Amino acid sequence: MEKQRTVYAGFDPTADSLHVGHLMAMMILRRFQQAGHRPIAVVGGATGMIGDPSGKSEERNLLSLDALQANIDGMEPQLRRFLDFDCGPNSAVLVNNYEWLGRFGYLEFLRDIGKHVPVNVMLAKDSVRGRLERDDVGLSYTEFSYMLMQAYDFVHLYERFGCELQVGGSDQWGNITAGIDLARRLSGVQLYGCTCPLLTRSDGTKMGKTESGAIWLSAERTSPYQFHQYWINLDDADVGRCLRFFTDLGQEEIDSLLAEHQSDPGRRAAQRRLAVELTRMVHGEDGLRSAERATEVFFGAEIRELDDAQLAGIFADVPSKELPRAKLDGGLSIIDALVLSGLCKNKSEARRIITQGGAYVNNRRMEGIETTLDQNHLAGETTMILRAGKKKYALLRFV
RNA sequence: GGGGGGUUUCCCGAGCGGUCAAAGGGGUCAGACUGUAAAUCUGAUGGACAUGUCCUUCGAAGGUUCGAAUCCUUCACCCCCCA
Repeated sequence: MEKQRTVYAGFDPTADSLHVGHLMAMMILRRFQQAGHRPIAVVGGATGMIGDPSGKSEERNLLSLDALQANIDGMEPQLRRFLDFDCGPNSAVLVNNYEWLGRFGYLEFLRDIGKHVPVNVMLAKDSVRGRLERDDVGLSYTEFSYMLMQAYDFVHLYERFGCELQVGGSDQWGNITAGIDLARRLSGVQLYGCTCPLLTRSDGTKMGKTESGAIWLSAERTSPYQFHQYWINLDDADVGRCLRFFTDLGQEEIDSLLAEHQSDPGRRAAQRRLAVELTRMVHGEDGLRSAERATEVFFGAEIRELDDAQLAGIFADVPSKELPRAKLDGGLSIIDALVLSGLCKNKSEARRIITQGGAYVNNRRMEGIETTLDQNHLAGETTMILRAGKKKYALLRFV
């Protein structure tokens, strides 16, 4: 593409933060921008009110206008980290489709848009067929109409910005082609679509999903440390693809990283670099630093010589419990400490953990269920760091 | 309407009067080995105090018995077959 083009991707505001599943679309827009083209990020203030049935097995709950706006407000700064909104002619553009869809009257929409879309085409879309074939869930007229709105978005963006290309995950194929068809019927122009496969991990699970939920881009939902850890722990088989898709590193650099990883997998140079690049991109230098500092402590030796303030920063994610200082005076049994901290749900479990060698105070293994804790076990002025197993931490603060 | 089968600890699933807190598998948790991985191996897996006892648990409620997850009665739910 020698001349500057305009390309768009849509983001539905279903939550107040984007997550790892949105990285692909954002990176594609970013690449286009780096190549001199103009990206448009559309947040679906209107479509989000309806709910996209694509890839969804069940009818969605409707969100209130206020909730949608709050979600959009949360997503916007995240998009800004990936796209440059102030760089001259190819500055990124952020628009909300409520601007144009919200104004439509029902009759007007039916006459101007609906008239040009054959129902048999709509029915043939995978997103619709999949839902109709199931007999345990239905598909409301509302969700059925979703694709018309997204189709019109494309037409609108073409008219207003000259946008000719829409990108998205492969689940968006039906919606994108609906837009292309609509543009052709309405004004005879040829628009284009491009989808990328939904990234799955080698174990078949969706990228960015863990047992405990999605990996979010907002620090409130997923701390920089947890975000960083997600990439550190990524399977070897997935790390190459992620480096290519999600970082700005060049092909040569990625190849050499992978070669390095190949020759010494134990160092996980590739995962570490991926974690660094992505954490910096999403959380900035400060976020990256705090994640790395926490990593050092979490996977380091015995914790000592740190003050409460440092500990509070490093263990920001870790649940903590305040206890009266007096508890320590007579000595606090390690069993009680584990239960009080919430690491163990009862004393039997605490005994088990200790007996099996999984109980740590300040990263130092505690042997024997008779152990009692006192002032000497504090890591800071008032803080004691308990750990059950490899990675499960809790703080006790004696005030 | 008639007949039969089922409901067990997080899940699946054995147990069919005492030796049952209940086999086995899965999951989960811990440990070892590792690369904060995978695979593998070991151990743990109702609770309370304590290393042995007590308390709660086998759909629900009653009953028989020295003693029941196991037998009987009623109820609830599920499945199958014949009408």
